[in-house]
Amino acid sequence: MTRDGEGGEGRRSTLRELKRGALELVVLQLLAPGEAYGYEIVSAVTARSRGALEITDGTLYPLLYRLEKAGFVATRWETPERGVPRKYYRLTPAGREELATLGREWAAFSKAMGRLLRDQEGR
Amino acid sequence: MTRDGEGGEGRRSTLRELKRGALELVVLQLLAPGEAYGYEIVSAVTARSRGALEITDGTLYPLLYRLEKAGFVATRWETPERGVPRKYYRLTPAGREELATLGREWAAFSKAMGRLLRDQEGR
DNA sequence: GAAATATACCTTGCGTGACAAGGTATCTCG
DNA sequence: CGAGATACCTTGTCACGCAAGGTATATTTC
Repeated sequence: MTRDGEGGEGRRSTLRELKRGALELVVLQLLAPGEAYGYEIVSAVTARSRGALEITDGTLYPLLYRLEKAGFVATRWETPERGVPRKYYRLTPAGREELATLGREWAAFSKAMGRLLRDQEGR
Repeated sequence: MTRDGEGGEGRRSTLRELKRGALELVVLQLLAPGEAYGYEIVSAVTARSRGALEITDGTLYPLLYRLEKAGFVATRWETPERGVPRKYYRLTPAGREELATLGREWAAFSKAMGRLLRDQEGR
């Protein structure tokens, strides 16, 4: 069994659902500096979010496929002389636009949430 | 047709998915000052989030039902002498705890996202 | 050189939840 | 009474994260 070996029954965070929408933005951001391959992205998501976001490859690959179909990322196979073939993903120009848009949307949303949570009294 | 009358085909925000997980937190927060009834909450969500979060009653009622089943809110029917009967929702002690927990989780998550988006280079 | 392990990609099935769209009941107004 | 507003509720559909499986290649171990 080459899988994680999580062991526990998986205490699901209550904000699990929230993280759905953030994932696309995070992946695009991770690809901003340059290309990366699937497994690399999986571990980068956990590392760069400092554990706030944890995914498996079963989550990532369908997402990458959607991003590719939407024209936000392009792919390239690399078969090195040593090692397993890897599929590298990189942002397209449309992908950079999407990243910028999502970044703005995230900023607005997070600001609105912060304000709402800070206010003591309603209306 | 007493419904919104949205008209357009509904330009769905790309962060639509993200808002899922936030909704429970928002509703609990809206109930913090005191009780409110369904339709009131629907419009309060849009107003208090300044449009960042928009829901319909078809979204809210199932959520309220889940919150009630989880023991986070309690309900009370009020049939006024004038007007349509309303079902009022209020936080239970467990609901207040949940609100505090979700608030902390949101803060951590939003902080992690901000940091990730701010960083220029990855690894 | 076979077996075991690691790396890497991909697919299927399930459960959850937002949303549109429909429905019901009550009240007000002309 | 008919029209519209208010308010609650339910059903069906779709998207998506995730667990759990699978495949293929490369490396290590005996």
